[in-house]
Amino acid sequence: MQKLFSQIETIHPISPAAAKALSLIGKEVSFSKGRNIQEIGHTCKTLYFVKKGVVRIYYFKEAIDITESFEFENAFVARAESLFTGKPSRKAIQAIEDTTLIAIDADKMFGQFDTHPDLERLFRKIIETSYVHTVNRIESLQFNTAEERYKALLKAAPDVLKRIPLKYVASYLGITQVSLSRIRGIK
Amino acid sequence: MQKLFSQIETIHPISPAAAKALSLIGKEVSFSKGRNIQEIGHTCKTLYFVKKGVVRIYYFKEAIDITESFEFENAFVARAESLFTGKPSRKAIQAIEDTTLIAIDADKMFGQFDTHPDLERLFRKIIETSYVHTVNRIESLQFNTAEERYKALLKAAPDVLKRIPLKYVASYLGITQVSLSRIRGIK
DNA sequence: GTGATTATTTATCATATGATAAATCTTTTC
DNA sequence: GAAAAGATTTATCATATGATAAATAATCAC
Repeated sequence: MQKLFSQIETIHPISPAAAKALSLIGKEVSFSKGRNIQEIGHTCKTLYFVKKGVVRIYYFKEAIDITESFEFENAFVARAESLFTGKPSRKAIQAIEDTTLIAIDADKMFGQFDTHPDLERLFRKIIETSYVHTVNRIESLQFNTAEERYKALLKAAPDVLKRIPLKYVASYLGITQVSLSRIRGIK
Repeated sequence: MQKLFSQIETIHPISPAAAKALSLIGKEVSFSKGRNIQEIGHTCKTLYFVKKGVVRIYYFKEAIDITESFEFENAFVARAESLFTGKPSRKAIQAIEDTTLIAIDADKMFGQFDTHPDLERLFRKIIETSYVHTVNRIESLQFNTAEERYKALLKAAPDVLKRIPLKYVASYLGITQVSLSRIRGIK
């Protein structure tokens, strides 16, 4: 879990006691490429940290597979709309490469917040960062053309285009795979 | 500030001491219709609570006015991408009706978190709720047609269409005003 | 209340993206 | 390493939405 704690250090350093408590909650889990880490219909009770690999959150809209987001090494992943509401999620989390994560039981972690306020603060900062990302993403989807979104992604996260199949990138950008291919063709 | 504390009660009740601390930080402010509450280029250091009225967050993309979001009575408003990063915001907050808000100085409030962890928890829950909204909004923008988005808004928040000029609603939905008018025309 | 301003709708034409199908190219499996 | 499965590209046609302009309707200011 060294990698998790190094990452935490960059977000909000926590006391040794809080780190100890967290380390007792986190469990390392691995999933091979293509496997679902959490299934559709399951209520999200876990915060994941990506140690190695890449995952995506996806769902189906009228039988069409839509990728909501990708997360790479050192990122945290959860289906917020389920974790924070207690409702079953219509979304799944899937390993895009062979992936190793630290699974943190959310209820157990929340249970430590009274004892370790620094853990709560860390968690808050993680959520704040995710929130800022979604706000920026809305801006991109709201009024940029598909081509602008593709180029912005290419610039902001070239890794996505190297490690993620284009069919997943397309729906992430809010377009069909054929459109993405066409956009890429224009040089 | 009664209204603020009633709303807090529904999110996460706080101790009288925390409420007292918060009440010393909050200041009631009013803006007449059309006035900017915070300007573009300003770094957001304030969390607002809407006591009466409606506000929107907006920005310009190539001289076109784009509404990012609306907030009505009992909602909290802040420009997250600025408040949580410390960078100047490209967005403004504007009163759409004559509006009264409670302005909460963010740094002062953050400064109370060590003393009042319940205040931090309340704030975290506010952010979590906002985050869930943005995640759902992304889903809507990512693959729903303009017509689907309009109908969903009509169903989820009919108030928006009653109280907000359509030109603002259009950009909020990610379409032009002319398109929105066309969609509304189809019955 | 009247004129001026602003918001909304309607019309026409242009274009980006979708849908479908088929042709390549790549990866997986045995 | 050959066959099968899956991913990507290319092509064609259809359509939703954009851009622009002009007509109407609503609101505001005095």
